[in-house]
Amino acid sequence: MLDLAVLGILRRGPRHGYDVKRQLAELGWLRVSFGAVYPALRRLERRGLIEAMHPTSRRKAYRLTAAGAQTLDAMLLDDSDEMEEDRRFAMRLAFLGYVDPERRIGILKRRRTRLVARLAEARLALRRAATSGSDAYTLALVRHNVRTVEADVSWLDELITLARTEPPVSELPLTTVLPDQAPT
Amino acid sequence: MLDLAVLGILRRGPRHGYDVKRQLAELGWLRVSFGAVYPALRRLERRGLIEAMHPTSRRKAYRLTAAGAQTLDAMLLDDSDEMEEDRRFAMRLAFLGYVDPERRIGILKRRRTRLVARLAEARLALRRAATSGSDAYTLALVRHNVRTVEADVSWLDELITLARTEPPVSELPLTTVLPDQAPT
DNA sequence: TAAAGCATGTAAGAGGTTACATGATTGG
DNA sequence: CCAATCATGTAACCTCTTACATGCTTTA
Repeated sequence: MLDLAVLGILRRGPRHGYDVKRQLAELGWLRVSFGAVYPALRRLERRGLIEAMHPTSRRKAYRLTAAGAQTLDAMLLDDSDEMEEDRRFAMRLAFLGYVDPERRIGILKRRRTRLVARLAEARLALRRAATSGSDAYTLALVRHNVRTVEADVSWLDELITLARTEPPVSELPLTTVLPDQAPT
Repeated sequence: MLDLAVLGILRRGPRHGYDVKRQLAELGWLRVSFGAVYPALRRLERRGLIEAMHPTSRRKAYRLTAAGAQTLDAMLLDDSDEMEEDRRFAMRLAFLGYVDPERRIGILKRRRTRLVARLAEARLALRRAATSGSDAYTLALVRHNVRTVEADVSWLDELITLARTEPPVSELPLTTVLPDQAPT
């Protein structure tokens, strides 16, 4: 998941590690520690998905390679999440602008299907908790769970109609000119 | 977090590992694998927080010890979550009925304070995203984040008024008779 | 009597955190 | 010039997953 996040951030332009972590935190997507960020950058570099640029000052900026951009595309299309479903989807949504416009609705719809399934589970859990005489707090928790998933589904419906009407977001050029200097 | 969940489930009565995992999943609290559950049980047993009962058939049921009940109490009162805040709070809320009624409101209020702080962060992130011209999907994500936290805060307010009015939930006897047989 | 589900367990590894070490740069 | 912040990195550890091994019990 960190890998996806890093590739997504670097898709917008070169960044150094400290900056990647900060941007992730500022947008409230992922609060990772440096002990995760720096190893991730080295890992991605070894796999050839990103490359280090001539260090300006002491900062070591990385930029996405062509292979990295391809891998990012594949990651954005890959729905087969089981673990951390919600956070992973949030990640993918944040970078959905980089996905081929034709495929965006498909991603959103598959997410909707999964949420609807979870809604059924949550409602089942609610019925079970209600009949088996759970205490007020357990009940409140399960009920809130149902409401949250319901809200998520209708939000997704908004997103789907938005994806249908909205013209594709203008994309940054990737293979053309990327500044060799990291932005301050 | 698994430890808290296991102790909380066992607080209701003896269970064997397979059953603990199932109950956690049925309530939609925590989807852990057996590879986590069984080691957790052995760990808790070594620490003297739970004890194995004479195995009925092939099932190895565990029951909470007095030390375990004490530790559970301490865990329920411990607010100092940094990691996995939401899931941990959901856990604590599910077992809030086992907490001294006087202290329940305190727990809920501290949670509220934290949520309000997060709401401020989320709104800041939204302003940043709106002014810096992020694409529609990033914006939708951040906006949804704000709405979700808002909904959580008002839900907490409901819970707080509920905790004020509600008479304390009847608690299961712990130190008295616990059946030596695990329920089927 | 075979398949499906129940039940317990282990080993390897993924993917993080915390704590630590180190040092440059900037602002008051 | 001192503190705060910027910046990179490593090592030990934690918690959980996946994959595997093993065998009992119920049901069609």
